[in-house]
Amino acid sequence: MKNLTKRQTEIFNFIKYEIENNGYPPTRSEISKTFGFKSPNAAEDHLKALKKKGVLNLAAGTSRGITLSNQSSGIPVIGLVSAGGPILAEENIEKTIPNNPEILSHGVDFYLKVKGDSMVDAGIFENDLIAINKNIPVKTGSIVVARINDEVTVKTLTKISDSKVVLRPENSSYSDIEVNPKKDDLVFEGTCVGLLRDFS
Amino acid sequence: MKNLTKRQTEIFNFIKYEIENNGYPPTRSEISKTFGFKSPNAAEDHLKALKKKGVLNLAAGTSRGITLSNQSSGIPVIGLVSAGGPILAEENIEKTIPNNPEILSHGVDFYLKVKGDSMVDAGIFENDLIAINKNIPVKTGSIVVARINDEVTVKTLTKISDSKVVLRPENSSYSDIEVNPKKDDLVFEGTCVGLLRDFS
DNA sequence: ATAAAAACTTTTTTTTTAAACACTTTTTAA
DNA sequence: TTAAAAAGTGTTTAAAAAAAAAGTTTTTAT
Repeated sequence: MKNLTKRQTEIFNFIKYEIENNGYPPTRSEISKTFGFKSPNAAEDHLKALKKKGVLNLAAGTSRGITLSNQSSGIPVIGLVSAGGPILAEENIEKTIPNNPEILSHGVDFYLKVKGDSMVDAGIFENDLIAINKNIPVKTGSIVVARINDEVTVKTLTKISDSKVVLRPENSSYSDIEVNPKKDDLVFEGTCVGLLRDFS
Repeated sequence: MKNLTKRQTEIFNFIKYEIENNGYPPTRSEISKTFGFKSPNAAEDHLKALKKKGVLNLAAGTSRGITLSNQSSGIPVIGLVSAGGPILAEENIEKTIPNNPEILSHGVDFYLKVKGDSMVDAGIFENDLIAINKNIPVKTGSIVVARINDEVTVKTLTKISDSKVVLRPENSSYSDIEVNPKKDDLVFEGTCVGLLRDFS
């Protein structure tokens, strides 16, 4: 997905919003009306630009024939996280799955595919997808996604202070992880707000 | 939701399919074309009937302005199952959640809200929603929803024969349930194909 | 037995919508 | 610096789509 301009992002988000809330995409004039364009051709041009950038498709000769491309319409699923860059970097995205606002009570920024068995006592198994919200402030008792010296891990946060952070695996075979944020590089990537499992 | 006729159900399912697959609802002529109607007014009449029965809404003067009503667009979530009638009876439906074809690899007919802790070792906790497919033939090793003498239970099926069915709780505190299908009333309501958990 | 509902056909009209052409101004990148 | 991209205005046209009016035939309930 190429970079959208600020205006293009606004228009794209409006289209997405309309599809999710109305159940069908807007017309050129509805877009124009919303953004105050005096001509529906402004919307037409934007749609062409958005199509060119690959974030949506236009069905020719079809009213409201706007469809969001896969990459755009869903929530990314993160598999293995490569060292270095941000967790949501393109190369970490395994696939995307459709946005489903009503399943979970909190917003979901991404799904993380669980590796290992360190959280089985919390009912989180290998290959489960855990739904992560990036913006909820982490707090003790929450299951969080943390990155310690560039390694991503899912644990229960049991203590947090300036000099000491304790992350607890929910599996008696493992011990607590103690981190000193002053010495180690600790980043909280988000809070776990849900879980999806596919019995395939 | 009033009862739809056979034809109305066909039309309704087509509309639902189109929305899920195209991203926007069909027009009157697209419906007519699909069903071989020689006139778009046949579709118009059907839409009016479906609206009257409350399964969809029509935005006046709006192309493709068909929206499915809440009850119709989602997958039912079953809470407590009242004795007697079928599991999908109206009174058992707690709410509906949007259909999300890509999350789970198998089709989902309904979600069942889990009661109790008999399946914790399989990572199925109280209040989890398990996704059930009614049509997959039950087989040993699968987690199934069974109804024994009108009581609904979720267990792993470990043995199945004409005279003996064994259902195993995934929790060492519980013992296997042995049922003789010739003596007891045993119905398999479906196979568990997925799980949703909301950390709220 | 009979009225209402269901399931269409045929036709017409108006409105909505996509989409093209011609043009201006401002940003952005090479 | 200069060409392309971005972000519009303004106008037109053809096609797509909603929606009504008027009718036929077959089911389905009462």
